[in-house]
Amino acid sequence: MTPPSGGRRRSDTRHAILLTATRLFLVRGYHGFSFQHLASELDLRTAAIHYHFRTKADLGVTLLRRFRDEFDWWRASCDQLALNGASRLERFYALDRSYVAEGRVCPLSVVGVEYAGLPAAVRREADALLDEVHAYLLASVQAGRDDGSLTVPGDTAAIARQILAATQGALQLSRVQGATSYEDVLAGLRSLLGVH
Amino acid sequence: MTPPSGGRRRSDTRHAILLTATRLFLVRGYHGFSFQHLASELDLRTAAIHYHFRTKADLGVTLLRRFRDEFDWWRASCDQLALNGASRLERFYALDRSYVAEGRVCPLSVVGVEYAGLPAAVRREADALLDEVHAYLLASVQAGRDDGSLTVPGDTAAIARQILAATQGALQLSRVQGATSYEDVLAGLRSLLGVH
DNA sequence: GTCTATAACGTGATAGAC
DNA sequence: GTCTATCACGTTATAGAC
Repeated sequence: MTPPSGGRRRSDTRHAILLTATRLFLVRGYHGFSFQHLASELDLRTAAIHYHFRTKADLGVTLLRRFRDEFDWWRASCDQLALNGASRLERFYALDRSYVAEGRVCPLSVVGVEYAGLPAAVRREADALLDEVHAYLLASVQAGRDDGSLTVPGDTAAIARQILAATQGALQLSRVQGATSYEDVLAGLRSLLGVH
Repeated sequence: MTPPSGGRRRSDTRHAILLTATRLFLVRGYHGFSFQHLASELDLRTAAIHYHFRTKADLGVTLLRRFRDEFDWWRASCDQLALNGASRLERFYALDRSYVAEGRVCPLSVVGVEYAGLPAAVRREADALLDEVHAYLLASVQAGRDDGSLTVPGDTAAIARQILAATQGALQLSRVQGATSYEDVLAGLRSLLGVH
């Protein structure tokens, strides 16, 4: 689930900051956590964090870039399996579901809500992540049609958006309503896609 | 679209604060706006806002209660029309779509993302709003089955959640990807529901 | 290279003037 | 009843010690 941390990491403190920041970002949003929250959890001074990340926007950019790297790694390992379209989607749901289990929302949800208030650099990273996820779904729908595992009519890009919207919305709901609501949404989605 | 403001309003300033706060809340999230943002937009001192709303949490509660009142009013006026189930859903989409047009997300989305970081009183209001919206959708799906305007199998509550998840996710996406993505999602939803 | 002390600023809140 | 002056604190950021 987590990508290999390519060789020795830059710094343990930096890594610890990123781990905690990731969690707080997904649970409380970008504006919902501060350097002070990080510092107190990690038993550091806030200024120590500024050494590793010049500004909070820098930290935000790094967080999103990591999500993107993780997704790239996940997608690559997924491509190697040579799955059919429907299975590719199921793997995506499983990835999403891992957020549910931890009471988080997916980074794209956070960004979707806070978008207008985010630093421009953070927004740009978010856009890039969204593009990548969309591309994965698009390729999966296309593949599913070609290999016959999906029998849904209509524009491929539109269908990819439907999948993304449904899973994003489901993640949000599940946070307030509990994990079963996520599965309910998936059931509807599978039916829509004509999964065999 | 906006409910009648039942008689003379308490105070113009108070009303102006609520209008601006509503917009900022929907565009930037609860933690994404401050009394200072409000004050500078309205040419007030921040303390003036504290007169009308004792704390920020109070303001948040009032905001959500107003969303709920608005929704109640909307639902009542909707009930009077004696629409069939499918039309009731279409009206709901139209309500949602009005958010898209203004680059907002629905209050439920905001809450979904920031949930853990919100003051408890605000969370309670959010839960109540979610319950009401869910109840409306549930009744609509039930009605649609009875009157034959919807032909979707499965548990009614699960279907209501699917609708909510899809529309919530669509709102979010549309903010980053543009308004057409919202319509794409609706198309899929109608197909899933077997709208006649 | 890493972190501490400290500053500068933004934020929510109070007391009191009008 | 309404708002201004001011406060205490939290938040981000800098300069400099080790």
